[in-house]
This record gives sequence, structure tokens and C-alpha cells, in this order.
Amino acid sequence: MTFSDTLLKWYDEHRRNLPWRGLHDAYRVWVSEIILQQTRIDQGIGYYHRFVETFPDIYALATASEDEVLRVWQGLGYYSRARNMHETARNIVANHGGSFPQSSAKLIKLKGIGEYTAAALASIVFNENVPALDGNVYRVLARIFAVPHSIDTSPGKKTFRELAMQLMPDKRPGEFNQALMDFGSMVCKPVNPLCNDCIFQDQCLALQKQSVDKYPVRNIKRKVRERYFNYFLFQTNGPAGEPCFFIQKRTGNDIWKNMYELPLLETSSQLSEEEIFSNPWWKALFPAEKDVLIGKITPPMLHQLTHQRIHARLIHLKISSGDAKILRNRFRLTDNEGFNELPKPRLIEMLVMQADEMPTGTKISDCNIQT
DNA sequence: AAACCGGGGGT
DNA sequence: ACCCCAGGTTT
Repeated sequence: MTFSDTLLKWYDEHRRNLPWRGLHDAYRVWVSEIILQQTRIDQGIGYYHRFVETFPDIYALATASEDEVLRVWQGLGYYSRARNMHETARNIVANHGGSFPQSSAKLIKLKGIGEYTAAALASIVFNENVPALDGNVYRVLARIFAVPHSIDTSPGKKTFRELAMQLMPDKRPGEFNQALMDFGSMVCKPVNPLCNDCIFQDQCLALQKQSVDKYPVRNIKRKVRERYFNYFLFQTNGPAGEPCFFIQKRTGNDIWKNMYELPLLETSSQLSEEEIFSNPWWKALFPAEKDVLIGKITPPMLHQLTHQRIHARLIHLKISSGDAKILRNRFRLTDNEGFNELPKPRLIEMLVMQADEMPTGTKISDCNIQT
């Protein structure tokens, strides 16, 4: 039995039943592949159903607004995936007659589709003989063949690509790729792999060397950035007297691009209350404020991400309609219902949710704070 | 090549 | 506390 015969036999018996399995609808397979980038299947599967229900085909996605697309993506993270999908959907409708190009070489030119996704789509949907290497595949191959090369360097990746290409059967390329991934996530797991039940235990070089945990070889060490976000909840009354507050849309190439948040003062360290209200940002906002009422300033809340540790706190403020006019130039006024429909990062969702109580504080001018 | 981009779950 | 997840883009 060849490697692929052994693997495909295992796959025929043990493969998982996933919603997009067996589909040859390029759109749905594409949606599943993008959602599953750096995302566990258990977490992504609900998003997949919601996404294809909200946007049943490429035209529905192309005609939607970016806000709508990001809203469906809310809570999943790596939001550039959603922005790129939206752009690619519009590109395919505008320039490709609404159909995906049918080769990995052309697919990889689309925004948000890299080497892995192009290969996965082409092999699954168009039966192209090209290996799709994700984290699972790197791990499986690295262990069975004791590959010494690092998986996060270009030469190392090339080695794995060539190895996978040699193992690939002439038929069923898409199932071969998915079989490697299923096998990696179900048997050849990152920790506590099921080597005793493994179909490759007689040929696995890492197992023979009792060094399964040494593979795959990685070089990259991640660095975590510390950030301090001071969010302001400026509460005021709207045109009809309803409770409203100010928000803004994040721009620039930073985290949560094009998503909504509260007015933000970012600092390089934790500020005291006094320092917040003597900060140039605040003084420029309210050159001569009189009516601002301080509510509560929450203790810093830690939002732990892969590459950042965000220390966020919320400053509750009640402002007069006069002061609100000053803010309208820089921020957008919304009520709770309006804000609910806008895409926002998890952190903002949490902050606003626990900020339901109205501020009952004192005027800044009574606080003995130098402003 | 290295940095950047979320959030969650497993151990 | 640390690792990893059906990776990709930007610098």
C-alpha cells in the first residue's frame, strides 16, 4: 500500500461529516476555507452556517455593505478575512462573470487567498493535483518523515511542498488533502497524539526516535505588545430625548480596522484619573468644559490577544446637549439599537454591556483636577 | 524575513 | 502559562 492508499482508506472510515464536505460549490468551499483559517472547526462551524445563510451566493456577498459582512464576522477575529472576502466577491462579480477562476495559480491572485487556500479550493472543487499545507499537514509530514526543516521559513516550506507533492495520488487530490488534515487533527494531534492507534506507527520516524514532540520544527517566537485603551462613554440625550452615546469607526492599518468603538485615548502606560483629564487629548476635546459629569472609571480590564495585551477601561461621563454639540464634529451619535447593528470587537461589546448604569458622579470642576 | 492581525479552547 | 487553530498581508 502506498502512503496515499493507507491514508485514504483511513479517511473513508473516519472522516468527519462537515457541512461543506462533498460540495463542489466553489463559493461555499471558499467560505469554509476562509473561516477556518487559524480557527478551530468547532468555533467556525456556527459562523459558516450564519454566513452562507446571510449571504447565500457570491452576488449576495458582493452587494452587501462592508458593515454587514463584518457584523456577521463579529467575534471571530482576524477581521481582514471578512474585508478581503468582501473585496474578492466584488472583484469576481465585476471581473470574472461571478465565477471563481478554476486553477490554484489564478485563485492565489485573489485578495485573502494565499498558497494554502488556493490549493485547497483548486483540489477540492476543481480536482487540481496540488497539495494544501496547513498546520495539520506540516505536523503529520514532519513527524512521519522526521523533517528537520523549520515550517516557518521559505526553504522549509518548499521542502514540505515537494514532499507532499510526491505523496499525492493521481486521483482524489481534494480528498487526499482533507484526509491529511483530518488525520492531523484527530490522530496526529499537537499534544497527546494517538500514536498507539496510528496507521503509520510502523513507519513514523519521529515515533521510532521517541521524539514525536520535537516535530514540527518552528523558529518563530511571538512578541506581545502592551497597549492601554481609555474608552469614553459620553452619554447624552438624543433628538427625541432618548439615551445616546458617541462612537467612532477605526481607520488605518491597526487592529479592528473599519470596526466601531467608543471614543478612544490610547496611551503608552496606565494613566491616573488626574492624568486622563489633564491629557492634551482631553483638553483639546473640551477646551472649557463645565457640564461634564464624571461617572465611574472602571479598573483596567485585560483583553488578551495573541499579539497584544490590551488594558482597557471605561470612563463613564454624562454630558449636556451643549457639550454634545462639540463632540458631533469628531464622533457619531448613536442609541443602543443603532449600535447593536454595527460591527464591533469583542472588547467593545463587553465594555458597553457592563456599562448599563447611568453615571451618578460629580462635576469635573468639583473634582479638584487640573484641567 | 519579520511583523502584524483575534479570539477561543485545550493541556 | 503556554500552545495552537483548514493562514494571509504588509513592511
